[in-house]
Amino acid sequence: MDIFLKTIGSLNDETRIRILHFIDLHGEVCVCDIESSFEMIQSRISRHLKILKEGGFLRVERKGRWAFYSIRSPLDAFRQSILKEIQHLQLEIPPLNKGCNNVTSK
Amino acid sequence: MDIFLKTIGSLNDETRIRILHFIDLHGEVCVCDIESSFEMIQSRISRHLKILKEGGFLRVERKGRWAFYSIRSPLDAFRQSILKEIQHLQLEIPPLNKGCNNVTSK
DNA sequence: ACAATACATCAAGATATATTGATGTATTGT
DNA sequence: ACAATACATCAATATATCTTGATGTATTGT
Repeated sequence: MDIFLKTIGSLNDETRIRILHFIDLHGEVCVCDIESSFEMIQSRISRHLKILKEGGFLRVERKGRWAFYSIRSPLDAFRQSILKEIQHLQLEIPPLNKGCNNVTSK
Repeated sequence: MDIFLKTIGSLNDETRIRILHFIDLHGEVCVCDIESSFEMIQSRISRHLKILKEGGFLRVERKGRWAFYSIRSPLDAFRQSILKEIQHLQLEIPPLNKGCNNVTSK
């Protein structure tokens, strides 16, 4: 029950839905890219990413000073069905706006 | 997005998950049966039922002075997958404790 | 008509969550 | 070593949600 509620709770915020969908669309992104793409302050993004991670949707990989977030893989069927549902919402997602000095595509 | 968030928000509460599962298991039940089965005051049950209804999970049918709640049918695939996930949680659900004078099985 | 029943809704207080600005930590470039 | 960058976390405030008790409405039995 606790895990289920944490999963649901992680989705109970419009900003998180948009961030989750953004990552779902763009693949692996770092915090500052999300920050500049959404034009939100870093602490806000960071907090939402943590909640989405604890909800079982995201994984993080630290590379130097960057933290790259991506959809957790493999993803169970339930969370997959949620991502699919979010895809169907046809949300307007900002384009990837690189906000830091990393070179994602080496 | 609003409908999605309302659906998610309706699940973001342990009491509602248990009520939803209770109805999923027992079929059509009236408010006072839920009230006495869960040993919660009526206004609390009533409020949660309203939220689950607005979340798209329940339908109500009034019969005389009773309001019978049941899983909305047909239920879309997304909400079905949520119900299935809740079934897998193996929650302990109270037995149906009839708390009013209706005769559900006529 | 009156009382009882079943349910919905409101107002108030308690609790939880979101946002912001400030601060802390680790890493990198010079 | 120092400054800058990227990110996480904390404290304070604002906002939303849950619970309770009181009240309102509709229906039924007498």
